[in-house]
Amino acid sequence: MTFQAPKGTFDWLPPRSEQVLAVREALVAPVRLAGYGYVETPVFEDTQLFARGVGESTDIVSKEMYTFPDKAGRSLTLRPEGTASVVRAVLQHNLQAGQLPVKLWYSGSQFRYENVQKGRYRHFWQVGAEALGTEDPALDTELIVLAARGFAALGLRNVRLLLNSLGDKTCRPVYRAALQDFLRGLDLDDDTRARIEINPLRVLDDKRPEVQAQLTGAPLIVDHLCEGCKAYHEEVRSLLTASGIAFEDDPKLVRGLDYYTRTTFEFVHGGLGSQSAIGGGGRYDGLSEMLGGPPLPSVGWALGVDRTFLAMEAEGLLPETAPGRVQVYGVALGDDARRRMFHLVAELRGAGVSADMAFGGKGLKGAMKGADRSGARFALILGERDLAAGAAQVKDLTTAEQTEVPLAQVVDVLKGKVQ
RNA sequence: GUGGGUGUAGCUCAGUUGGCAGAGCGCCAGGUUGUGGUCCUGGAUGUCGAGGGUUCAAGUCCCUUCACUCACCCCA
Repeated sequence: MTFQAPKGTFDWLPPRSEQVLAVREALVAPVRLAGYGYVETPVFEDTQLFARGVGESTDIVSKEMYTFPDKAGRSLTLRPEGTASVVRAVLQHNLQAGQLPVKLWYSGSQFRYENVQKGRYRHFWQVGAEALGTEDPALDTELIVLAARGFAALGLRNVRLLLNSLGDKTCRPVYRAALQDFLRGLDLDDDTRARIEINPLRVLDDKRPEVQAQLTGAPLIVDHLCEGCKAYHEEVRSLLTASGIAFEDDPKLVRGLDYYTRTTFEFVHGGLGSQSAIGGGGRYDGLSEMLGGPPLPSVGWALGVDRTFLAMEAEGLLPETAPGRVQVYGVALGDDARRRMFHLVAELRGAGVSADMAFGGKGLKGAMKGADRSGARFALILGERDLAAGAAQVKDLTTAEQTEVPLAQVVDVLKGKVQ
């Protein structure tokens, strides 16, 4: 072994790779049903997009970005999240000039230079959905319902939904000041004291018991919401309830990105080691302006594909046995038969029947082993004797029953059998 | 950045007070010169993570180092 995947990255191999593909598709399906359109943005962007969009004070920007200069000296960064890119694309192409909201979904790799542990890798995958340009609690709720539907479709039962409101530009600063006053009076380490000045809400998220113990009397945002935010939040809550989506109010739910306002939520699961979130999102009414655009109140989420996969593994939802790779497997004996088989297999594929064959000049026994391991229901056997007779043997590998079929009918017969 | 754990066959792992490098699964071949999955027989696969030291002798003891992994911090 001379090379291995870089630290914090890993390969998806069959059959898990097929399963994770299915996970991704299941998470995305509800969004597509709701009229969200697919957007694909570059894997790297101008570093400043993330610095301004995600926020200079966040850990993501201050120490977790994969930043590099290109040959012309531009500073580029591998995307650490998807929302900033989507907003950039919307603004660049003036999509907000059309009908609102602009509904988009995406799926792809994200990168953060973090210390590695279970459920946290330097290369990870998210699917995301964003609804831009409209302020409507029904839109926040729609997105939450769609995410919940995706998790439910995968069979996940132990997903919890945490919900909070972070207020807006009217009430958030007032609360922030009140919280800072409270936190400054606590006995905290230097790093945490520094965080009070930069991003005080994050302190609420501290997991250490000695910190949490001191936070019991902390002022909570729910008690400081302005009338507008309070009404908005209540509407989201009642729509969620009416939709039959269970959630827990979590007044200390804060997320790692600066741009969130009002509705914030997180889907958590216990099967990820010390990580917990399998998805999350919220409203980001000020992000467009932070990026130099017009006011564009928006809401969105991102769901962790690899984390969802871990959650499914923890719940025992991944099948033990791999599904068959193909339906028919060709076994040929002799050079002439091999050439004929090569074309028969191509014809089968052309007819919509998945097919593979033994390559590499294996003997009959080895080729039949290949047929067995492929998971194929039928082996298509062609030897010199069969070729001379203008026929092939079709063997049902589940019953060992074998019948002779004229070569001209092989494709039709197999097509009929696999349906 | 900090701490714990683990590195032996493709995979999962044994390996005793230092004394011939092992098992199961997988892989290959044969039993069956045209038939898989079960069964039987045989076979191949190793820088014991790397480097150094102690010793007649090191997978085993000592030092250094690297990787992986889990956790802290932090985060989806």
